[in-house]
Amino acid sequence: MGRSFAAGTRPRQAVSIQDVADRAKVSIATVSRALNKPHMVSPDTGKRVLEAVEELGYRPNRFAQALMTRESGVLGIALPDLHGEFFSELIRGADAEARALGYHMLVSSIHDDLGPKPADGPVRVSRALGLIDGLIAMITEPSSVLATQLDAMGVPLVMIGADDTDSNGHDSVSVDHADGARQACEHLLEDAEPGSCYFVGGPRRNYDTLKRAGAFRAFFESRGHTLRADQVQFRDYTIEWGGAWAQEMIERDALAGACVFCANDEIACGVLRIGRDAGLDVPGDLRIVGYDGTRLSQLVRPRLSTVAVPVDELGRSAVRLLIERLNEPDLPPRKIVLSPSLLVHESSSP
Amino acid sequence: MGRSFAAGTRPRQAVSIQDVADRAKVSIATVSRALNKPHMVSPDTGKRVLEAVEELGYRPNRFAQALMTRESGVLGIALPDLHGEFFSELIRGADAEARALGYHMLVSSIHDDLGPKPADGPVRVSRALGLIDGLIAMITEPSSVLATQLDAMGVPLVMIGADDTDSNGHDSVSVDHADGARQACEHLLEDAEPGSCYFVGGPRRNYDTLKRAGAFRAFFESRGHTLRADQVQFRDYTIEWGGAWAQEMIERDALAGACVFCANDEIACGVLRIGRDAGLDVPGDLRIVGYDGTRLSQLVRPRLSTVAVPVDELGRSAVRLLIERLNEPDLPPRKIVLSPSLLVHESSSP
DNA sequence: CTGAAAGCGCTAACAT
DNA sequence: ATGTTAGCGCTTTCAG
Repeated sequence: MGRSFAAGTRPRQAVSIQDVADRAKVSIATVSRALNKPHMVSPDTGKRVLEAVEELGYRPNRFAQALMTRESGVLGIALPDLHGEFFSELIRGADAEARALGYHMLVSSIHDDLGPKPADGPVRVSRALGLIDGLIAMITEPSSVLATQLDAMGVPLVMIGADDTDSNGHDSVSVDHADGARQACEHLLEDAEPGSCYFVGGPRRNYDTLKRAGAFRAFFESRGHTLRADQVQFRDYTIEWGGAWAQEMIERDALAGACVFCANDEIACGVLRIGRDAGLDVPGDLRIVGYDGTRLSQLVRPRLSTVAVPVDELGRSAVRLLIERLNEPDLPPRKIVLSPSLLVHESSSP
Repeated sequence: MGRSFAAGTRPRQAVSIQDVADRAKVSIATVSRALNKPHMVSPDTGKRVLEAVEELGYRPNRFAQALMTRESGVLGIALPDLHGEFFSELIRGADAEARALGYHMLVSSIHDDLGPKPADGPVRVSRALGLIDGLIAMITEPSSVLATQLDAMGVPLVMIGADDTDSNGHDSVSVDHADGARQACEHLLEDAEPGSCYFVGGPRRNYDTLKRAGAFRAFFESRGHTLRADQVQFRDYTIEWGGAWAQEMIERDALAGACVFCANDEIACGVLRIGRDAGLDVPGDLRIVGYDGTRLSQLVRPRLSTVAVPVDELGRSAVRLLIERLNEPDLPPRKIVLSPSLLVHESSSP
């Protein structure tokens, strides 16, 4: 409307701040103020501007805004290839919190295929890096490469599940798996011999499995029991592994009477199934505790006792921490540790 | 480096295009070209510029770029509150495809709590609207409100799972549930009386359930069998509903000998459990087919026959469609229909 | 093939 | 309280 353009330059946006200014008979600065700092304009002009905005259907150009303010209102979240439910709960929690605080989540998966240049390494937020105000990254195993890369990205960073070493200097959120494991052990030992207790772990390098295994060992050792090598085993987070483990126990004639603490619910389901197939009564002949508190644990019968992890709260806390950091860049690094809680169901009742 | 600034104006970015230009002894225009249209600069200048970029660690400011080019490389995806696995697979597929094509995904959930103004309605991408190049939205039930709102947002839009009415004028991706249901019916009828076949549905307004129920009806009616009212029922997508349904069938003494097609795997698990608890042999006395092909279907015993839905491909296709649309705005609206496929396992073998 | 210059639409001093 | 103005960092004509 009445604006003129250099040759070849056309207006790209339907309605800009200038149009609003014209219509409200004020300067663009006033429009900006009316929208962003309403207390700085007179009630009357404020109203006129808002009306013009409404009538014209004006939407500020976010890029232009961001170019000035250096913030986009978008938070990145980089996750490894997670189990379905864990993934969705985490995102859901993060998204809910972000939305409530006026932010949006940009998701990105962390792949192992880190390219030659660190620039496009495991964390492929690279191209989006300039678009996000901060990043949440989940770490599942010790990996200096990854931690270093994240470090070097130059965005405010919150780590999920990272070790103290890796999260060094950054805010972090994690779950007290040592405590979760302890709860499970205490529960199992209410009615068992230390010698008949087992830990069936996931991947050997996985932080979570490591912590749970460590706590399992510590628990029994602190009670004066020396664990045999066969009492703590690792493989992966699958139902197959649980089944295979149970099968081998059966062949050694050791499954009956065992108390099994599994590193996740899937493994536990595997153990449960093979145990029952072998004619064992659960929990009569075989007691099982899983980990994570997934829906799966409540779908099987008998229902699985499990250590429930507040996954969505993990996402929420990370977002909260990150936003607080954005508002207060000089805060000392903080660390939130969430507590898991043992849910006792039929699979382990003494 | 040598730049001067108006009072109170400081450089906000570590290194800008001007710095690179200075270092490479060219103009900023040339730097821009060297980076975005390498074929337009001489090999020699190109190299000099790239070196300068490298040495200075220059990263173009994405906001400034976007302000000019009007594209951010970010695609929005708005999803309703989905079942964990569905959600994660969809996002994973979308993210993988987006990444491969140089884009990023911004997720946002669709809530029912649509506010007074359409601006912040169910699809809360509002604040991000200006940041995304296009939007993928999943529709699970007829809702003119939502469809209209999406329409009005003025971004390229691809719908997932929408009815033809709702997706009117937009690109869309969906799954041929009618065909999936048909496959299941054909399989069940291989060894059954039409009168002993049942459909146990999810929410009555849910698109997917509606289509599956419709195909179930059509299948039997086209074979001259008139369905009784009790052969098609609706409730929700839970294991409890499956259990309740089976329980009632038992009380009517009708579960033995039944062939049951469930609208999803969870319902099927419910039916399976109650059936087995009642001492029925599956598939001997009771045949069951689920839907979705979730991991859950393979975790139970006997394993569930199920109609597998290519969920990640749903995400991938949507992204592909959207990006093609961005590149070719005038393409006529396109519709991709993916085919589900029946997976026969123990729960239904004749 | 390269440079100068004109903005993209907005915010934030600085004046008034 | 409001307007003027100077950019934010980049892409893209338009002239060489």
